[in-house]
Amino acid sequence: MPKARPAIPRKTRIQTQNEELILAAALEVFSVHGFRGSTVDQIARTCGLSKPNLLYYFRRKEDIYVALLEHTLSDWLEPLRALDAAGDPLEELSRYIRVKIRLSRDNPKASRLFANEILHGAPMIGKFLKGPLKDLVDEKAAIIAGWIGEGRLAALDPHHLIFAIWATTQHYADFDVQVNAVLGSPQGLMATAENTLITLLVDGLRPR
Amino acid sequence: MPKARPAIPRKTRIQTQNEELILAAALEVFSVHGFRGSTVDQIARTCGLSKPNLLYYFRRKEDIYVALLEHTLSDWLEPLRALDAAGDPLEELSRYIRVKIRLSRDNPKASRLFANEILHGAPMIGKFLKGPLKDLVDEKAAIIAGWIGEGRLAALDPHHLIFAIWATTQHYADFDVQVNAVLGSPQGLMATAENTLITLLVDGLRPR
DNA sequence: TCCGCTCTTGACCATCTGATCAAGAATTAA
DNA sequence: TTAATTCTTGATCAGATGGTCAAGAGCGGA
Repeated sequence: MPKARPAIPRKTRIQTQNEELILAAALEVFSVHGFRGSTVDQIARTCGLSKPNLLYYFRRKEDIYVALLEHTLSDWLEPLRALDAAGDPLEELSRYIRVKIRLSRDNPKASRLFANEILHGAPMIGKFLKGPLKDLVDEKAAIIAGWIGEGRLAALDPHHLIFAIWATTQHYADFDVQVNAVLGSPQGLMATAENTLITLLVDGLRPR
Repeated sequence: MPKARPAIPRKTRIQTQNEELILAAALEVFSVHGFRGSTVDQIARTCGLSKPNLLYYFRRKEDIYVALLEHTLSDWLEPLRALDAAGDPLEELSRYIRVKIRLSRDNPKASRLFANEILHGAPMIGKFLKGPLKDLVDEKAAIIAGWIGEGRLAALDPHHLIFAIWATTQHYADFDVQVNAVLGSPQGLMATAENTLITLLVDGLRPR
């Protein structure tokens, strides 16, 4: 009886290990220089592999980039997914803002990676934006609209409210350099930012 | 008497004309692909000049980029400069938000140009951010702090308030692709965005 | 018209960069 | 141990790209 070759070949220990190494290095490089501004050699050096060796795992530069985007996309949406129709509107949204701003603080590189991709017209994840992302946002916007209908939230366009939350929170990761330049020193930056945003947005959200 | 050669040579008609042509094309190209992602040839083709001819006016690619940034920077700050301590706080800030969002709508390319530059660490305009920009923001933050001290505005960190305004308004230019993907169709987009932001932010700003 | 200066361009160069390949080293399963 | 498979790399290539140069075309003042 011939040995059954698995249709989907199992990954070697070395394979998974090196792929992780490469993706970590790629995040480091792509988040700073963007797709076009990064070189395969740069990524290879960052993770200590030779260029041909790196290209053994990902045949094209673009493959690394796409894999990296897919690898981080779902984490990025998790907080919004958690928005619960059964919860208290202001508490749910406060929590969302808080989680979002902390995600930006703890993982600014992923934020900048997406910012770069979208700023350049989302050539790789355009379909994702129009599909899964739009679906999720529409779903959560409906929840918010429901809250507004019940008079538990100020009457605001739900989609634009979500944009406002995205914009304000990600600003601290994406435009980090500008924020630090203007503030002079980054001391206690994120705590103040968080409080200011919660106060500003949540007070703007109270029903009246 | 020898003819006095002007220390600063006057610009030829052709010179000014072509420089404008080049800067317009450069904005077109740089705002989409960023500095590294754009090629001199692309810019040259966009404005109908040959590559060497373009490089006759700007010797290096970087020179075009810097000239373009300087050319648009001051326009970009004008609305903030107009914030008037003598005016009514809520009206002044409403006006600022409105002007800012319209600027993003009417000149998204400039917005994306800056976004790109800052996202990549502001290698060219770092000094500008720490100098003139910081000075202006500090000055206007002081005005806002004054208003808060008089109890005419909610108690918010002025700097972070300004960041929130920047973030929300520029979002529509910088992440244009994502906004359109999520909304489906861009009809009446900006009007709704403007109303939502004014309502959200200004209500969050009311003193209590 | 004439002359000097500005403007324009085809040809060219050096470098960078994504990608390939063949051949050898390391690993794994039997 | 052995043989098959996976992994690694030096050498190399083709195309893209920023930038140069010399020579000619065009323009404007006298």
